[in-house]
Amino acid sequence: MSSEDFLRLDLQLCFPLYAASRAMVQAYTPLLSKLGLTYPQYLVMLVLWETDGVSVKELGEKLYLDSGTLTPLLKRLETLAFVRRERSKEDARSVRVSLTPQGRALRRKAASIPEAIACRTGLTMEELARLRRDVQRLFESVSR
Amino acid sequence: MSSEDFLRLDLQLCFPLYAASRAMVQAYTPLLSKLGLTYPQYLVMLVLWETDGVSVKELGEKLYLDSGTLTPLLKRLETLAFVRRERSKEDARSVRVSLTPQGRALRRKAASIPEAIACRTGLTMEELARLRRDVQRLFESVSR
DNA sequence: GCCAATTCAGTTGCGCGCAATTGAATTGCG
DNA sequence: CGCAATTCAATTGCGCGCAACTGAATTGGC
Repeated sequence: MSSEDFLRLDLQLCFPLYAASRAMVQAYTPLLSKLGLTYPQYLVMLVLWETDGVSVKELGEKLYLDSGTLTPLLKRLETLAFVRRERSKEDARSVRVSLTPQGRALRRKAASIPEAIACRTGLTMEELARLRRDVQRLFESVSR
Repeated sequence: MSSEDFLRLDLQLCFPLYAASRAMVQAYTPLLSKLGLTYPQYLVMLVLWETDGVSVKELGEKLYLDSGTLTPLLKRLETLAFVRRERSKEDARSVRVSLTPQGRALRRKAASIPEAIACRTGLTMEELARLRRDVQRLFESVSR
């Protein structure tokens, strides 16, 4: 097997990962569109539901996204009235993002989504947990 | 554990998948930029290196991408002189994509990439193969 | 206290992805 | 044959991702 054989599409890891990631996002899409959210917007809401009032920097660290992605996304969430954005009093470079009452209320509507998605995977909770752990390890290896 | 607990970011499968997919593409990026390619363009080249002269439809079936993504991408590959696009004689609705000599020559320059990426994952060949299979199965479950 | 270095969010530009639509070509049914 | 339904690629519009850069605010060394 020569080094060029490794160029075969069916032998690559990245391509299935890329295809699976997009397919999972597509599975979320009809559920999220009922809430008026895209998948990346949903990720931001997940963070805020856990920890309200984070800075753009902290959001970026949790989601591995930069301000070039987050700033316009957060502006859209603000237009939707799910979040507020305000310059920090202590450090005027920083912007704090916090939930509006509507943003907080959205959490209950989103509560059924994770289980619906888990079903779509056809995996048991144990298989899901193992795959998540393996993919997380891969991420950690690759992202440095 | 209530249904809202499943909204925790660290319990989701999709988010690690999404992060890992992007991190892997980022690992490819410096290697591919030497060839003048983006990752999706590289995927198209992988298909053409295996099967030259496929239609846009066939490319889409192999890569799970539609004409809205492929048409402009292929135009860019054409501008780079790696592929040619021409209406099929037999069926004028279809467009056949084929490699130019430069496109074919690029394969040798790309030959070292898969191994370099495999190293970055920190996984053995067996672990890589197993993860690829698991992710592929996930994709098949979710994408219907 | 000063000022260079750093840290923030924001902006610009570009290439995807993808839904929705268009228009041309082909197919298939009566 | 005739024409409606289908199949193609292309287009439009929008929301990411991300590299590169900007400008304002803060920090740290002296």
